[in-house]
Amino acid sequence: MSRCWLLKSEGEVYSIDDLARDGQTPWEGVRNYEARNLMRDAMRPGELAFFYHSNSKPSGIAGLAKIVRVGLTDPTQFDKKSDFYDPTSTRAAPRWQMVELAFVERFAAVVPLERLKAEKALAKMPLLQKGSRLSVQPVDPAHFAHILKLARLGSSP
DNA sequence: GCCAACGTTGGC
DNA sequence: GCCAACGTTGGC
Repeated sequence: MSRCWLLKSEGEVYSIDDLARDGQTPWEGVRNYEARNLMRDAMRPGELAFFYHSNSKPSGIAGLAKIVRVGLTDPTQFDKKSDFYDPTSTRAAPRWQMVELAFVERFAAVVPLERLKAEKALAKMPLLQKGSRLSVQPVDPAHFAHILKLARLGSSP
């Protein structure tokens, strides 16, 4: 089954513009088991993901990315100099995986979190639930289509 | 910068 | 297995 996703990144750390520049990027540094399990067990190459800027002005959905590879070992878990270093992980049984992302589209304007919250049709999105922090989330296809429409509206004069 | 909400750790 | 303490996330 093909699913849709939402991936969070702090806009000041790695933004959709960075992804546009790089073309592709390893999605390293995920250190949450639920997020890891979703990437490991449910993500497939070719699936699309919204690229969400957190801690930004405004926070919101900034564009689209595509999953191009899955099941990669995140090398930063073994790198003592990395913020993502995990001394409890071993090369024999690596704990953290990552996927490879490709740039697809930068929306003309970020679809702000506030705008998403104002849409009744999106009320059940995990992203919009109080206390939701998961950095890798599945997106319902109907929600996905609705948000794409918002992004296109925002781009018309 | 604040702080509420959450996940993880570790003592017991 | 419980739960308090701690660290992190992320909106505001």
